Amino acid sequence: MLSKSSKYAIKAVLFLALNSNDKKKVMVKDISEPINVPQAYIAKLLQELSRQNIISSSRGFKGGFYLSDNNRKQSIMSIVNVIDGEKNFNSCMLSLNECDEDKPCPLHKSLYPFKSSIIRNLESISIKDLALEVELGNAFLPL
Amino acid sequence: MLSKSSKYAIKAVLFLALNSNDKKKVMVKDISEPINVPQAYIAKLLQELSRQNIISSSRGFKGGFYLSDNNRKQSIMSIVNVIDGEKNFNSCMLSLNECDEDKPCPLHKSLYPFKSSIIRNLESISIKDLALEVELGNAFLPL
DNA sequence: TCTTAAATATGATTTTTATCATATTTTTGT
DNA sequence: ACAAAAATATGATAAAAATCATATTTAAGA
Repeated sequence: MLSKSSKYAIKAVLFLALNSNDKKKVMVKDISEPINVPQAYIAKLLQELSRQNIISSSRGFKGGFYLSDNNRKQSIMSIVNVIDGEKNFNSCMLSLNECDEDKPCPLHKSLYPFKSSIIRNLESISIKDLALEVELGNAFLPL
Repeated sequence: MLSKSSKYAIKAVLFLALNSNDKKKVMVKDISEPINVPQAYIAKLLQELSRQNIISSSRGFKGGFYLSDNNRKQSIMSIVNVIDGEKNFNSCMLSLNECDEDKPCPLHKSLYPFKSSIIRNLESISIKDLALEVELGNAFLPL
């Protein structure tokens, strides 16, 4: 479904949504620990997210990662797309290269509607939305 | 979602459902080609499925793999469980070790219902059901 | 009973994913 | 300018998943 890397990335971005802004930057070692992901590993993911403008960063003394208001508008799916690549999700449940409504694979009819809903959800939920859920205490981001 | 191995396995079992029975066994090389999976690889998967009694086999001359009537009653999920292990699916979307209705991860509320439906579907659809769909021309199993 | 054709067991190799390590560049404060 | 502290770039290593290779066991037919 989601790769480990994508999950790590989502957790990190969510952490930044909750703990950073233009004026308050957070450095990798202060992200990796609370979300429980190896520092060097999350560093690489954050660098990639930053290069793709999903998150923001500044180097040097007093530098770190943070989310701008624009960053927060991005969807969760955009994180997944950067880390796992675009069409990891859309592919057929049985990996047939031809699978659509016209010529569906055996699992298509029963499973595609649900998978499709998951995709649309990930596309429609913004980083800000998700952070809000945590702030309201409706969801949790532990360990 | 499903590993490549699980997808291969489902395709192979479905092929057996459509092309074998107690009296008509099929050997690996005649399975691997039509489903387009490397022979040595699918052989290993079929052996595991056979050991776990998801499919049937007999060795030696005139031997091969086939599905008994009982085999056909098994669910698609049982194939996945044998190949990918039991709790690959049930795990949290963000891999938090605590994630349930009481203390849901940020993605739980919006995604779990759909994921749950997929699981229940895979559990309720039998091999026989799925093969029937292909026989009726409602679904396709190409390449 | 012997030969042949099949699955089975076992393990080696390759590829992908995850993880670790480090030298370089950039920014800020002195 | 300089020193320190941060991200960045790059690549090495480790672990897991996928793929390949082969010797062994089993069953059928002559």
